[in-house]
Amino acid sequence: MQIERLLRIVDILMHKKTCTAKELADIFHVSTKTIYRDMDTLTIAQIPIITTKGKNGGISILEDYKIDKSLVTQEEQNSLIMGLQALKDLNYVDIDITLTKLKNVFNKSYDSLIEIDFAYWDSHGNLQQIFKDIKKSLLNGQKLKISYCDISNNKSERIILPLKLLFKQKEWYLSAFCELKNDYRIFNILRINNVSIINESFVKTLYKAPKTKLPFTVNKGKSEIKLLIDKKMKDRVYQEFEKESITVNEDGDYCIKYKAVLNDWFYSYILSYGTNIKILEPESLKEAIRNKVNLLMEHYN
DNA sequence: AACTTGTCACTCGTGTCACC
DNA sequence: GGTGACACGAGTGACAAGTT
Repeated sequence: MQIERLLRIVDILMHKKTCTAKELADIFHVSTKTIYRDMDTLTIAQIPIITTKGKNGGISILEDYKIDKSLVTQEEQNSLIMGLQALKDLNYVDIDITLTKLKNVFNKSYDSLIEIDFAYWDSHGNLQQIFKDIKKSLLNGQKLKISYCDISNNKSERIILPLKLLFKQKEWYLSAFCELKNDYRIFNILRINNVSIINESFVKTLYKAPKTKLPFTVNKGKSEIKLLIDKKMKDRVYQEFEKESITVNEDGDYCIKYKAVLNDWFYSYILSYGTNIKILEPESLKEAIRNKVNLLMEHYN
């Protein structure tokens, strides 16, 4: 009888800010003295009961207590909420209600702590749409038709069964089963030029992509690059390159050593630094940029 | 004034044990 | 198995004191 009352008191205090002993006594048809004795018992049981004397006083439970000490640790609460938040960002159906409930139970607000957007900061409308379609097909288990351009610049039309989005080495990839190759493939999102959802679904559980080993293509076709970047570009340098590939020269300029695929996208990237960059290696990259600049100049002759 | 805290004496219900 | 004595915890009421 006492145990049952104690449990109900804890439950009441968790949902109500403050309750007087008189109110609790009325609920359980016992005297206030009995309620105060119950409070002693709960305190001995390490439930953080707070009593406030005087007008507007009463009995309450420590705000942070809620469920954390008995069932879920602080860290587990954070993981749970953030995991659900990530699912919400993926437009996962019905997650909103669950998320709101848990936030209330844990008495937490994570609204501004994490936001997942799969597109790039300044991505154009087409890329946004590609991500949108990929997300949709992933959730609904629908096939996709894509136009893909591989690292050797070979263009192809493929029907793929999307399985997983991957973020590796600052780039997004899509793990999928490719009907053209009749095998599992990983596609660099930036190389997907066009995408359309096919009204044909598949059972995701029947397809298990092999463990992701990204070096498979990441370094394929890449060349060693050595760049000298003006110190004025500090923000971009630290944002766009791995720390390990940056060396600061005595004059403050940055020497960058890393591997990249020499293609049109990369040439445009180099040109985006304007006169704040010098190519030290390789010679083929210097030559390619010279050609680009010459072509550009022809437009203004 | 409205509330909590602490003490004391008391009743009530329940479990245990010895006895018939 | 039924009964009575006893111990013990839960609950009560009254009161004074302290706090806001």
